[in-house]
Amino acid sequence: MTSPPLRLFWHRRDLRINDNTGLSQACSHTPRVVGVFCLDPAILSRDDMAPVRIHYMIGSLQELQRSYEHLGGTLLIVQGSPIQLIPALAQALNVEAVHWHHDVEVYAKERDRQVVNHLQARGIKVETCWDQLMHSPDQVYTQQDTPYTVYSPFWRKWVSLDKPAPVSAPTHLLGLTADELEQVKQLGAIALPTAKDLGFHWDGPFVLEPGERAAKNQLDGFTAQAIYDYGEARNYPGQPGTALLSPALKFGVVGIRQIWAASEQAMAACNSDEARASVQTWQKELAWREFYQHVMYWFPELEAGPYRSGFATFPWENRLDYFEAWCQGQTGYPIVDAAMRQLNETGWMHNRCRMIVASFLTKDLVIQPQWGEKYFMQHLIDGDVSSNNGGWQWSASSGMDPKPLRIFNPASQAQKFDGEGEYIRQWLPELRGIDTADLLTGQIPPLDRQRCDYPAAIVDHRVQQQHFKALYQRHFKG
DNA sequence: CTCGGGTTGGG
DNA sequence: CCAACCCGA
Repeated sequence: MTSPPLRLFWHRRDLRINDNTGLSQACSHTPRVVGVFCLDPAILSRDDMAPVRIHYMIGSLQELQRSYEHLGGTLLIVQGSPIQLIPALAQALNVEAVHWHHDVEVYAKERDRQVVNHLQARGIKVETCWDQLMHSPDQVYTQQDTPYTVYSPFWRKWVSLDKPAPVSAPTHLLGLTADELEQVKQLGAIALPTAKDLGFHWDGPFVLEPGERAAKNQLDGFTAQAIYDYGEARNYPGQPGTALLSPALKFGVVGIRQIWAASEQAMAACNSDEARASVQTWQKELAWREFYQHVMYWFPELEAGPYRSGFATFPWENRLDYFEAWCQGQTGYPIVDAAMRQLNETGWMHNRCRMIVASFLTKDLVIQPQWGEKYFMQHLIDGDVSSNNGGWQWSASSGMDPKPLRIFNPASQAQKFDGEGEYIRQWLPELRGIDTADLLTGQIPPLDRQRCDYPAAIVDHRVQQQHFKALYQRHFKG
């Protein structure tokens, strides 16, 4: 009695069964598709890992492993370099092919190139495809066949393309035999460790529970209701107006085609122009994610530093005491500090606030954006290289095309988007008794600051804004 | 080649 | 009403 041929599906940023392009392709060849996830020390030991993100990843893997088991299959966990382990597993199991999805990041592209080489050297077939984007980087070009570097024309092109439908999930799988399981244990297959086992400690809450089921529930809930008010509600950090799907998107716990289909369904159910505009605003956010992944793919130098060459030599002042105050939420600017405390306590920050604190770090504190970018990666549950880098380059005005300097005024931002001080009071409980007007402007009387043990403003926004503009003029024009 | 236009802003 | 210069058609 012989088993059907075996294929490996290597999970990376696609921790799900449903709407999984490569997994479905593998399953079209054989019912014996075995999943594998590799705990790569080169990634886990990076100094920009966030414990909360590892917890989310491990939780999602737990559910994925159970899903494989329910379908009759196997999800293997290995720990070590995938460059050695994936080919070794594939060879030992005598697989017909190894499947995985393309990625846009520098490290992933190089790692994958090496895995391909090792597999091909052993005569093992490699089948890869795109999955984490609606449209891969080679599908969205200008009329001159170049990649876009500006969002708006990108969006117009991107939205005009035919959208792929969700992919159906396997209904049953065949796992490894007892002999094969024994064999892979020799090669280093292990039981899924906890995040704590890996040295990551997180006792805080989850903005989104790990796993495919929670992500699907979140998507269903959002597209049934909040999406219709998204255009307006998304601006207020004190209100639950956003989808909270970023961790799921980071780890591919939900499929992008499924998300798009849900948004289109919501669009079809709209009964007002405002609702339709809201749904489209959310779809534009999905396109921002794709835009940033595309530019990361085509311009990998973005990951290392500013795209605008002049910014590489910008005279950042990089004061460590200012940076520390920013990290700890002790700048004396309530909206900035509230946002940083939200990040530190929950591993998530509202996007409006991400822009406020990024503007404050770069323009008011004159600290290079890379420091903030890294701090975000060290704390964000959804920390994604492309989105995070794109956001920071936008805030620092160092991205693809020159823009007017946008210097956010913390007081007007707070007044516009946290008018009742609700968000500030939630994350700065020591300031709950302060007058709302003072909370928003940040002009808290010195005696009140002392009583609340809240720091005086470390810089003066009006002064720093002038200072930055002068530095900018001198550097780029002078 | 010209020309419209540019995420969410500030004063 | 100033952003401020270049992308993209």
